Amino acid sequence: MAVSNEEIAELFESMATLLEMKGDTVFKIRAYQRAARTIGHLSFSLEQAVRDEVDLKKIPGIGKAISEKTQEYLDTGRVRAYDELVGELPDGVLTLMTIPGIGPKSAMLITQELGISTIEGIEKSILDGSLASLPRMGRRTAGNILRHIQSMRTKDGRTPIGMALAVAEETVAALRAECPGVEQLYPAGSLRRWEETIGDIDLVGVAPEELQAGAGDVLAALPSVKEVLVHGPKKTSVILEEGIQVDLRLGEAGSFGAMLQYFSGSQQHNIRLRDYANRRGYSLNEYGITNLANGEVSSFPDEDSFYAFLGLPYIAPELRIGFNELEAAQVNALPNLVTVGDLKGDLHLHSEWSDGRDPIERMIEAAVEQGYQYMALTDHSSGRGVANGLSNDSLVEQIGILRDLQSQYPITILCGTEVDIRADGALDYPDELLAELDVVVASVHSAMGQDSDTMTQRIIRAMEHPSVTIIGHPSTRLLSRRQPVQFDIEALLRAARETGTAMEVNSAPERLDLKDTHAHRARELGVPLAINTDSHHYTSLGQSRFGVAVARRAWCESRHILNTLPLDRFLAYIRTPKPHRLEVFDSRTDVPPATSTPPSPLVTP
DNA sequence: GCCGTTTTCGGCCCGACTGTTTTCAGTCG
Repeated sequence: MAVSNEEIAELFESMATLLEMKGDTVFKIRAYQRAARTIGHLSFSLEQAVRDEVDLKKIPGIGKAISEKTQEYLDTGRVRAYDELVGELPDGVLTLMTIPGIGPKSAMLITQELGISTIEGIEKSILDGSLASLPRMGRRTAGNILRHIQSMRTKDGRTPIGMALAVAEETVAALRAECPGVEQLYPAGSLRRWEETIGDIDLVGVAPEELQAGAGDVLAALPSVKEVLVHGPKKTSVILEEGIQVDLRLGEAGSFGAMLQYFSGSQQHNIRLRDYANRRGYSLNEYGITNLANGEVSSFPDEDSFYAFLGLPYIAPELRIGFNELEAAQVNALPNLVTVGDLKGDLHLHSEWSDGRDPIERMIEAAVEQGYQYMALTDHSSGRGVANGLSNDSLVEQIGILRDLQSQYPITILCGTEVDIRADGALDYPDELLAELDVVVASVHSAMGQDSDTMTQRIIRAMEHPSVTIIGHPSTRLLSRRQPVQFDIEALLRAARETGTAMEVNSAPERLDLKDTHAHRARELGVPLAINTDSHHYTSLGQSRFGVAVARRAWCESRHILNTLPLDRFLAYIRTPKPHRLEVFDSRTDVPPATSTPPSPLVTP
């Protein structure tokens, strides 16, 4: 059974928590946390890397001890040091720490003094008053813990970015309307970094000092607020009716750069940036940069000047994961990231002919409104598992209609399909019909429970088909609703490169599929990526921003994205047989290459 | 536990807020 990077990351994250409980040094704890988060962001399989005898100590933040523990876990499925830590600590401490407001100290205190190891046990101890009798605990603390337990039950885990962004935009609009003195109000945190799921919504804004507390009052009093968690002069935290936490932080205009930078994180990025600054004689906080030699504080109106003061180019929020972006920035090797404006077309659109909601004409108009040069209509095939797919005859009819419509629109209309990849890897339309089409998106919609080998071979067979342009939403996951299918991503991406098949970055915010780390690996292997919206409604074409964000998190430049090709080059690409069309993709001259290649700190397998 | 254009040993990010506190520990991000 394959061991995922996520599993190893969780192991080290738990290690860090256990060490925290034990009261070990904060630096050791931080080392495990950094290693865990780095492993979670790797674009390749750690297990595969070990099999290929890659030296894990080349990965930043992983040294001798963690490298050996990784090896031990892969060999034996256990880590002795971890088991020993678990043995030393009372049962249930890890469980108790999942409750917000309960950290390592409280968890240890509660398990040792009251013998409690479950969330139900804590609730009981709050109700009978025993929790409040502990040292440094009191009625208020107990009450807060009880509320946290209750809100944990109503809402579990993180919020998908699509929903979080909508809520953030509503909240920002409400605050702007009621606080005219507050300016530059923006989402920061994981939302600004475009992570696929959001823990809580961080908002930062600028206001004169005398208005800052008032803005917090307004947030606390919004009708959408269910509960106020924290309410101080500079910082207010609330829980909305949806169960999402919103943190508002206000500062003065002159220090906006430092504040935005600080609250955009990630925590690992900031730790590393502060370390970098310290080595050069500076200390960073949310108000500015302090010269440690003379105590002089510099403040910055924007992030550009903040990073520039440290001798660094601007680092896009999507890159701030605390991995190797700082090293790349120091040698001026950050990528020139793709933007929404670079997209020249959308290659995955549905109409009412299958399961879309709008007529073909409305979808074409929407693509024109996006400023695109081309678009592909890709309704579903007739196969089982997908509602209302087009029969062979209907598809032929649709092709005729699209060709007739062409003269009426200032955009090149490409005929396409989203054809089902059947359980055995065969496609849902006959070869002759597929050969008629300009763009074929091939997707899995059924038999999603296949084992990894079967699914991998199934998709590779589809890639080997000469008419397949793109593999659509490769993992089929739906964030917080459906797990991805099992497959060997490395094998798939290598086959994509060999066959000249593009992989989709599906922009639908509930999909984001490929995900960032897989897109990262695809880019490294030279696989063309197509950022599509998979729109089923004309209003959804603007969702390309979510897909572009995934590509940016994967360090993609415009040249790594298939549908940033201008029309003539894109047509040349699809009209060149596979896999030779890759020569068109590889030899792009429409966009300048990166100023230099981002250094890979890793020997990737 | 990790790391090095000050260092292979001695460092390691920084502040807001809360609650139980007469000066601060714990938690969070």
